[in-house]
Amino acid sequence: MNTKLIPPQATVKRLSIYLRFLNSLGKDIKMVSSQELAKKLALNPAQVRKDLAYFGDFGKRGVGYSVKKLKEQINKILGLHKTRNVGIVGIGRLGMALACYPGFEKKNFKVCALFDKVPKALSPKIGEATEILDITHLPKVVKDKDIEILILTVPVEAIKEISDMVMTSGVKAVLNFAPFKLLSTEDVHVHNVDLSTELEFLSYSLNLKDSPKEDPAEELYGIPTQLL
Amino acid sequence: MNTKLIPPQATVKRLSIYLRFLNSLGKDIKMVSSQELAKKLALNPAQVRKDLAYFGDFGKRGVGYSVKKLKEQINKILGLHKTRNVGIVGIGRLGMALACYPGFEKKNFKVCALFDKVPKALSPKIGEATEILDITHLPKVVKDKDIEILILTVPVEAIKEISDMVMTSGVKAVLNFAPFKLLSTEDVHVHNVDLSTELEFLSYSLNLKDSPKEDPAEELYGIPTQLL
DNA sequence: AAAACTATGTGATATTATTCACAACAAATC
DNA sequence: GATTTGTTGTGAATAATATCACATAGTTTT
Repeated sequence: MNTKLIPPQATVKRLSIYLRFLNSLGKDIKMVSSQELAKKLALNPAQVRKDLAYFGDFGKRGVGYSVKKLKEQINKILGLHKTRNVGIVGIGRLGMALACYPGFEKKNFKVCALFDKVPKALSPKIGEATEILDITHLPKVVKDKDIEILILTVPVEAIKEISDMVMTSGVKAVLNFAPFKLLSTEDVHVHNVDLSTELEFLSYSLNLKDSPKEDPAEELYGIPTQLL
Repeated sequence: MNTKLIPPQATVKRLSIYLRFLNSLGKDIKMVSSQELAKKLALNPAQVRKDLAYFGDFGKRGVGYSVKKLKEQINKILGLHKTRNVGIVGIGRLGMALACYPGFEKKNFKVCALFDKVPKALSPKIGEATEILDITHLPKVVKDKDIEILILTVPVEAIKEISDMVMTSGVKAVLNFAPFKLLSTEDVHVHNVDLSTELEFLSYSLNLKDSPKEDPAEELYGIPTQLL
């Protein structure tokens, strides 16, 4: 087994993609090859094999990988067999959309508290949460309900005042959707998702196609036409 | 100037982060150094300089970068000076949240059509859209309204039937939020954002921390305890 | 049971991305 | 105007990641 190296971050993210693909397969499909996985996910077959080999010899030569076994293994590697308690901070449209997202429950993420500046009762309840709690209660609730992950969907103006409370609350991980790069600390692992950044990347790609070097000014920027 | 190399994808994504940071600075801050940018964004100063140098010599030695000039340049590089027409497909909670997201307008992304299985009038209008259009009208509307980017926020069950229509509609780029890896083609550049994957990556990190490192060798191997 | 096929696991190699280290330059101070 | 301080831009070194290529092993066919 290939245990001499620690798995790259990129590998871990792909595991999640593999799992999703495996879950989408019909029940009659028992085996899958690196070839197939690679083709459906626009990856290199060797990369798929290497990714999986970081965690064990899951495949059978000449045959492929057992779908059932692979799903189990990836679930285990990603820690999806354990339930994680999740809180959501900032219940605007996006926060509410995430709170109601059925995919979380399926993956063992339990939404068990919602926080906002404006508290409010909820009926019906969302996940385990029967009300939107005042944000000042966050530190206590995180401890009481054993919340490991907080999802931040507050407006960017609020992030500064809220981030202190969040980072010192005892939570272990934060998924931040506010358009502000929140930094990880020793104790809290932060992952930032920026919706604008994603669109801006697309805009860059479009911009490349738009200007096929007609404009000499554009040349200055060394914009690569071949990138996409 | 460093125009001999094409800028890495990673560089382009960071430009967006730089821009966001620059926009958050007070009006009185005229200059900024790679040191400062790096510190606030948890990056290496050399990386910041190199990223910027791919596109031109924007800085002044001994001084730093002009905030105003840098903002202008990044806006131009990312193509944010041009307005892009955007359509959103699947107006559930997430689709609606994105449709109403004020950040898009600020970056020159104009939401000009919403599509769903269930059409509906809208008042007040959202962006440029006065109604939710029946999804069957998508190909025509994309052409008529000159939509360059489609954002997909349909449920995963619908993605297969909808993706064909989307990919052949003449749109140039797609931002897909459905938990399914949609592949780019020659004509359409697809970017996938998966909310579950983000959470699952955090789960993996928590899982590593959970397993106490009894054996010092474990630290080297980076393998979750339960797999050994 | 040998040959032909198929698919994994992985060492070697190639590619991409990051960081170091320093020359080149700008401004401030003596 | 020489010296000190600060900061960029970039070649070189390093690190991370991806791909190639093939030995190894399971399966099927003859």
